[in-house]
Amino acid sequence: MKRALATLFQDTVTALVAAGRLPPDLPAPEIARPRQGGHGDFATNFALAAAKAAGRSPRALAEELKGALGASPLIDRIEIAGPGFLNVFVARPAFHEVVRAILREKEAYGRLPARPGKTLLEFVSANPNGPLHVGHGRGAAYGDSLARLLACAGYAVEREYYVNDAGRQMDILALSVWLRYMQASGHEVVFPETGYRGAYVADIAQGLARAWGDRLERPISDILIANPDLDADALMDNWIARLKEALGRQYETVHGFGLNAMLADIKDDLAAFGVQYDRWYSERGLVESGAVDRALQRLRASNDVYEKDGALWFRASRYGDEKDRVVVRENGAATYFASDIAYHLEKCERGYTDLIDIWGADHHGYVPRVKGALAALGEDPNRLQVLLVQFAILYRGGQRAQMSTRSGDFVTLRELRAEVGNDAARFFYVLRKSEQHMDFDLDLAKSQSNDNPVYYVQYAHARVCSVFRQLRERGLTPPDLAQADLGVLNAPEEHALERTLARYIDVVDEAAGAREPHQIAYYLRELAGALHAYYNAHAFLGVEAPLRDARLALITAARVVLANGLALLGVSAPEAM
RNA sequence: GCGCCCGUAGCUCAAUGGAUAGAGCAACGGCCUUCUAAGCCGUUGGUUGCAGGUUCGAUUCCUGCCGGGCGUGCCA
Repeated sequence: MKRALATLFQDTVTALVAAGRLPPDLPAPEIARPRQGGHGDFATNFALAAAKAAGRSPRALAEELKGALGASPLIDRIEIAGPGFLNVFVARPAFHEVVRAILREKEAYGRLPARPGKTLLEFVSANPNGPLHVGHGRGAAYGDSLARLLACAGYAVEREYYVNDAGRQMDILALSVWLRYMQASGHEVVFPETGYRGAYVADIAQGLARAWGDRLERPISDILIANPDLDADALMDNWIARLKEALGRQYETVHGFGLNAMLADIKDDLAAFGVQYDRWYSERGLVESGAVDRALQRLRASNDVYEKDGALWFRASRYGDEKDRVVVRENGAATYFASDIAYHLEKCERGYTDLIDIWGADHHGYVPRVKGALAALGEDPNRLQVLLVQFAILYRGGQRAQMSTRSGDFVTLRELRAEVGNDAARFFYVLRKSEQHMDFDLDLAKSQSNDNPVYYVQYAHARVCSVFRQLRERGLTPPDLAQADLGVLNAPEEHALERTLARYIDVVDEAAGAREPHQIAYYLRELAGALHAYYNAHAFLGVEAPLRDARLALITAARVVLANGLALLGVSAPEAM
């Protein structure tokens, strides 16, 4: 509808230019939805925007444009208002056609034509060193909804989780698991402050003990050796090295046990949350395939790295970053950044034209160096779009809750799902736009989950289903909705509902383009509101057949769009509540 | 210090540079013998942090302050 109007206006302007009645190089007419009800269904500010270039007053320009517009079945009338807005009132039959299209296309309604290119969406990618917490939940809900939204809007999109299974954090997990394993078999252990202290570590350790008995035991005194010359991090590295030496090949057993346990937990958690991935991409696999070495080799060849202080540095400052960044440490180990360079290069080589990464906002300083690396490797850094998700600040009992994986003091996503349910959790998360700081009141979310707006939307869907149940209970045959004469719909609530339904396509388009699934959530609340208002104002079943059938057709269209929109958010559309 | 994000009703949040800045919750008043009251209708509530600038028009863009968050590792 919006697109058709934009085309109509553009053609008219082009014709006026060709006729010499308007100068060339005018801005394209933009079609907007007025906020105010009296301002029509659509409006354009073209006359205001083009007045200066045309050397005419906005009102005169508006008159000219209005006069030049040919007849269109879409338009009932056009008014010129305010400083020179053209307000378009859409003809009712055009709205009825939208309702018929929804009834025809059902769950496919809202899908936009395929677009060129291939998009890779990477999200969550939390280190498998602990369960997902409510912060990850926000990235999961946002990323999954965005993927569904992009797919609906015609983008070819794949979802990927980057598994950081190669780094130091995983070694710390391995050490932590081993220490809990030793404790479980009765050894005295002073558990280090810098280890992972969460209860889940002990659970993994018990599994390890069941599988391996006492075969992984080594003297604690060989591992946890105090050294006042080393700081906490260095001491941890030292203990990890001692554990690797003491366990030999068995170290991989401990490491792998922790990794697999956590990864299985994360996969299970996300799947239960309705979040699906096309691929779990292993950092270790990347390293072992030589991709990291190849990427570094290319950077060497292009003179984008240099050695200093025994380390290898990427010249990030050449590409807009604040300073150069280490890719290979003094001790010979590649940094996380080095893997990430290789990973993003691989993404390009795998043929994706658009890369979207969803990161926690605490990684924002990381964006320039990754884009810089892509530029250094000859790729267009603009192919990569990094979307930052701000922290969800947790409040519990009016107090800010600490969120630390290491201390184990955090609320897990699994706990949240159990308390408030998947639907409420997903809707709540996606109701805030991602870059907005978010206050997550756990007590409110848990104890008063009925206040969650998701039920408002779901209830609208269930109410329509209920009407049809009632229809059958009264022994009436469901009519052929496609045959209903929608021309009998005259109530203001009916027009309001039709108008809202007609917006859905544009909302999908805009939300996808802006990467903002929250627009879908807000739209659904509006649509539910229009349905509820209609429901309260009119009876659907106790009226004469032609009007009844038209009303049933309209509310069925609303139900379909509610269901389709909820599906984009990964939220269920219940038939009864 | 520097960089990024944010600041809108009592609270949580919306608003492609557009016309009278909107919802939900909270507060107050109405609506169930009739399709689910997890609903509807109405009222109250604002110097869009502050000060400038850009233009026909600024919550939106620019500059400077103020306040909050995050970052500023040879951690990830």
